[in-house]
Amino acid sequence: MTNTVDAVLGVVGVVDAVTAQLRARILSGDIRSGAALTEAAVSQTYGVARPSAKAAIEQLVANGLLVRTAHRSARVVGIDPGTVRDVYRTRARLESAALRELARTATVPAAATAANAEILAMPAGPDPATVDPDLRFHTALIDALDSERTGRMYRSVLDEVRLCMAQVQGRRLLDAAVIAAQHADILDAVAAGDGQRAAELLDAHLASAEERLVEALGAD
Amino acid sequence: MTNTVDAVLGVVGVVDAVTAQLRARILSGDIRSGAALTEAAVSQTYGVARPSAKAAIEQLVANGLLVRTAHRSARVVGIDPGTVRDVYRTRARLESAALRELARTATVPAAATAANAEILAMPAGPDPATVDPDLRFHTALIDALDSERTGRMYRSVLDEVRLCMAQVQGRRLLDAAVIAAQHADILDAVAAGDGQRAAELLDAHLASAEERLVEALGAD
DNA sequence: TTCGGCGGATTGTCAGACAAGTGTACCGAA
DNA sequence: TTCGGTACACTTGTCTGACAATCCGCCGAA
Repeated sequence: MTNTVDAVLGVVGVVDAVTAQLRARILSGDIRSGAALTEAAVSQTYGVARPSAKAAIEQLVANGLLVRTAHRSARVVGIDPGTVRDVYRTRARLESAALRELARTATVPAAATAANAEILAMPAGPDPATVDPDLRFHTALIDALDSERTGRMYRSVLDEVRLCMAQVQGRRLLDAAVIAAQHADILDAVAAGDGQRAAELLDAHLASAEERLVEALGAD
Repeated sequence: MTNTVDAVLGVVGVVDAVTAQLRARILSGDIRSGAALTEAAVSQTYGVARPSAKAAIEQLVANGLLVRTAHRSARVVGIDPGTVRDVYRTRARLESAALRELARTATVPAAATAANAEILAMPAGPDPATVDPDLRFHTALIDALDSERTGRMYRSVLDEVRLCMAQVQGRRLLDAAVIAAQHADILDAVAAGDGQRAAELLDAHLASAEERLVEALGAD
């Protein structure tokens, strides 16, 4: 766990560095789901002592990116349809709650508008590059609440969302134009102060994404 | 991190045992807020090696019960009004989302009804014993969603709620009869399928509790 | 075929050590 | 007296090395 001051200066300990490296490799799909990560292997790969490797692995386990049973190697979590559903329903709960609050004051986060503009500027059709601004759009909704704890929670499920996406390697992505349109509708509802409608649109938006992911997963 | 199988058998490692002990002592108010917890002290108190004590402390830091800056002792988090507000707003988001979902199918969790019956059976007036069934009532709402991730998140904020309550040592508690009545109203709205009303009642319920906590805190 | 035992692999826990950083108390100078 | 700098104690970060406990797969025997 790194504190704010050190984070700003970019100063991190060995374990945090290893954790960040592993996280990036897992989320990018470099380390495939189900692959075993032994403490010894991590220790050797990054040239750190085993206790440090152990600590890094434990952080990722706490983050839900790895699973481990006693005396067994840690493995990258396998994403099954049940997991996808749970992840998406959980994020939907947080995001729709956020929308209702924002609608109460008709507050449209500027960061969300900006992120959606990026999506809209892309060529129509499925494109892996839409993933990043898409996630930024949704994150902006949560960040607008300015709640440390809600933000922490959301980010933890978002890691799993990224993992889901790495799992299906960008196949069957949604059309950029469709995504942008749905986002715009949501923001319109917020601007109109209609929290109920915004929440419903969001639920539909996420439900369709969830469905695509589940069906892409079933194709394996 | 203990797996399910071991948890059922009550088999836990040293670090988990220490973590549980410390957590209990912190949440019960035995270790006052702001108190320093050095690795050496924990190690000596429970007769474990320093790495084990370190791991236990790190788990509690990840849980948000302790805070630590590099090369400084870990300390029990100080609860200020801002923290209370953030904790209560975060739990309100999760719980109201749960109520809307339950109302959609007019599902009233049996565990919630049971917990509220316990509160109702107590003598009227403030009573520290109401805290436990009260928390069980709210937890029952989340558990009814049957979502692993949402449950995990909720439990993590609930730990902080307990910490808040330990901080004010049960002063200025709400009247048991009032609490039970508000809970009953919420469940009625759910049974009627009126998610909007249930969410509003819950928000008011939690907002008043939050207010009491903040004002009790300010009295120090 | 099924059961029990054996060995390799991996983690859990410990002891001990050194480096590095933080806060504080002390002391000298203005 | 007050301010500034320095030395020290305390604590954490990390490493090395080690042993016990446990789990897995494999093999042989009934």
